[in-house]
Amino acid sequence: MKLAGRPLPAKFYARDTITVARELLGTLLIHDTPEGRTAGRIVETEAYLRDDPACHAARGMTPRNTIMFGPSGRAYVYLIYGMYWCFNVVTASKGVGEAVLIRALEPLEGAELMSRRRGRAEPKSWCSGPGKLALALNIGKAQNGVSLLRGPLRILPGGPVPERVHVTTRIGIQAGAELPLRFYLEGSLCVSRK
DNA sequence: GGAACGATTGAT
DNA sequence: TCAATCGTTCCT
Repeated sequence: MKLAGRPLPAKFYARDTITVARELLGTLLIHDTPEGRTAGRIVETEAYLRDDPACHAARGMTPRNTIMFGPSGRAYVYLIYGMYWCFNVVTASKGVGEAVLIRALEPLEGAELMSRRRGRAEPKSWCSGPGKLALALNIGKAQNGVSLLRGPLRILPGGPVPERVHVTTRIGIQAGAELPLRFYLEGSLCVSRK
């Protein structure tokens, strides 16, 4: 897998959030840090929409969710349960508070780093959940608001996507639980739940 | 100022 | 099934 080339352009993100969530499947998430490079193929996403009660932005702008209302193509990173970071991609037009949660990756590069950061866990579980992949790629508070169009944290186009896309309800939410807004590559061993 | 809660995870 | 753990949000 070649991890070079141009990141996905701004136009990719400035679209309907459900479309972006689907089309992010198969793309490549890369994080270069002083420790080295870690990268993986996105295999699971969830869409969060402005009129969706589970979306942080559904009840208007707050200090935490301000990034979601800004330009698309940036990272929205927040702390959940006081312990884990969740990495999202901001989508749609400026002023529209929507994003895609990246829920799972298939590890592609940086096995040694991921192994060290994830402790005792098998490779297919390094990035099989939002909190896990944030740990494996060392994504946290410092990445909130950064551009994904250039810089150390970026997303490159993937190859063709042969797998079927599976659509289900989202994981771990109460309100809006019935909405079919979770997408994953059927057959992937690295999704958070099948 | 205080309290309830959460887009999770790993151990029991 | 359950605890860990703390920033955010909302209420007083």
